[in-house]
Amino acid sequence: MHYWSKTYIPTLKESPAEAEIESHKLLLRAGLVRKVGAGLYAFLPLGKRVLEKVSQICREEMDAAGAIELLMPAVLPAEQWKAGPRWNAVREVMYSVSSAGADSKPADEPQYVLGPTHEEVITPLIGSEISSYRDLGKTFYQIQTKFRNEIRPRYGLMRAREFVMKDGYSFDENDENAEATYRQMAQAYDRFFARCGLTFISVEADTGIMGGAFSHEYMVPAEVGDDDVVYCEESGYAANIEKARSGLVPADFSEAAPDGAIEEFETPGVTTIKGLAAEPYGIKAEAQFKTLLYVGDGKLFAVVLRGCDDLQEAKLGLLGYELVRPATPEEIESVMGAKPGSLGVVKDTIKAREQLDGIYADESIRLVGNGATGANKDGFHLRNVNARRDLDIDSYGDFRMANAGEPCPQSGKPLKIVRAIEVGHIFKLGTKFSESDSWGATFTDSQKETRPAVMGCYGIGVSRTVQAIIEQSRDSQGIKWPWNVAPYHVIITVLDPDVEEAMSLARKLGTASESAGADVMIDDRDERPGVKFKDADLIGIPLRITIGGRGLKEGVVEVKWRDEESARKVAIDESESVVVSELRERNPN
RNA sequence: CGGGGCGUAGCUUAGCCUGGUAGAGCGCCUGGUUUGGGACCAGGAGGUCAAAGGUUCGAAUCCUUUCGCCCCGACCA
Repeated sequence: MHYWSKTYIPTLKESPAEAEIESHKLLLRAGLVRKVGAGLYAFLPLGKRVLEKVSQICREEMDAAGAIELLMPAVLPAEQWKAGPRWNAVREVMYSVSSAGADSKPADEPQYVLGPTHEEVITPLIGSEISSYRDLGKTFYQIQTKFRNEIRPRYGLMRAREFVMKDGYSFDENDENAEATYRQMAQAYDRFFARCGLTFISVEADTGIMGGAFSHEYMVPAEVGDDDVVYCEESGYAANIEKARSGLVPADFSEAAPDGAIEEFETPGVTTIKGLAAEPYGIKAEAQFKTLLYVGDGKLFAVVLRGCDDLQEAKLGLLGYELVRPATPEEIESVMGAKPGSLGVVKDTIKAREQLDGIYADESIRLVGNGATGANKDGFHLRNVNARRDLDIDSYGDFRMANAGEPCPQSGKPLKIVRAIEVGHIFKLGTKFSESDSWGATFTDSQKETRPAVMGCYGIGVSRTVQAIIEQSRDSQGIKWPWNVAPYHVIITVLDPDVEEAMSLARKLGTASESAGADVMIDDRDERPGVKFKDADLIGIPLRITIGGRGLKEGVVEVKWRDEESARKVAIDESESVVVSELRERNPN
């Protein structure tokens, strides 16, 4: 049982100007956190309690799924990361420590880095411990502060530079076991987010710099999210827009036959899809081939799409390049022979075809049939270009951005798109990390052969989850904490804390509530009733019990759940049993 | 890193355009009256106007630079 006067909950009437979105405002107003710097937050007592509740649920679900908790350092030798498979990609987001102590000299290269995630640490750590297939089938996890130099911290805890993460890593003997572990973790994630009181969906996701075979993200639908999720209610298909497919090209689609010979025509000053769609040309975007040039690991390559489609850059990850960026106009001109705006991949029109590492096309260009594209000559385009006959395509794939309304790849029904916050991500990694010669995780199997462990990794943004809960569970008065993550379950608002009769009743009801598994706060501050009511609503405690002089005279206390409109009067002699039974009813545990 | 915006008391901000020595509300302190949805009255403390440089008789205000923060884009749990 805690007393408001003895803890520290600095609530604010007005929102600090720095907060833009509701959950961020409420974090500050309810006295949960305070900003120390951009993307750096202090958890005040109330916020710390919520963070601990969420962490504890996470811990329970991980343990229940058979994962084993450990704790690794956050300060890590840079050498270990340099030896890993993604140093170049990952160092961008890592804080580094180049020296320590007054006498040390700054080094050119960092000596230490602050851990943004721990594949590079746990793989050699566990790798040196395990040697037999009998040791395998192990999943480890930790709940720890992570550091990422986010280019743009945002929205409080939503994207912070220092944040609390649960990161888990599994090591299995083979693919089959690894996938079983993956499914088990997915179930644990489902239970975790459900226990946090969140409405969420798990979606197919891009693996990003993590690499690996496949992955799923856990998404909380919210306007303020950073991701778009494509989904179909009919089939249950759901994917991050970075990964989402659409059933635009039917399986039995047959391409149009050539419609005549290619014709070159003059298009002075026309360098956009829109320009070619306008008069006097009038070629619809759907009937144009769009050619985009990128550089992957120093090598130029082309991607061809329909004029009406947008490239989904994340999908270029499938091509296997480590670092991808758009090509510069100079690079483009030197290889294609024309500036952007007049590009195409019609055979024999590319100035230096041999310098293109590849020409990739989205499947959907088959829908175009005969279309128009750039002639690789500034100011000229080509028409009657037949995709199959004329384009110099190395391979087809899925590169376009899916749009709402397009057919679901599974059910054919229109796809929907919703904004969401990513709160968790699980990866089937495969052997990307474990197979490393220098520090991998290998074992001897029952056939006496040495093989790399098949890994998976599993992240939950614990502090981000706290804010996602607020974003999803609030009203105009403040936060409405779901039971399991509420910093306190019951707040006993004593209007006259000087009256001993009131305080002793509060203590009695508090003790009774605790017996029903509730965490109890007694608001014993010397404040006016309005202040206490507003604060109770703001900090979002599920149940408020009001003890006031008026009620004491009548022989009643008031019981009000945060999600109910009004309070109910309960006779004092019945109050204990009523409160206990209502708490037992609400308490899901 | 590119684009936009903002830094005035613990918080929200007025003043800046058109230079003349900083004002309010909330919060805080004292006293009084109050006491069931962010009370009222009286008094009080609190600001090197982000920092540095410049223009000027005079700069919160104009100019330059730096720093910090917020928002939009690329990245992530």
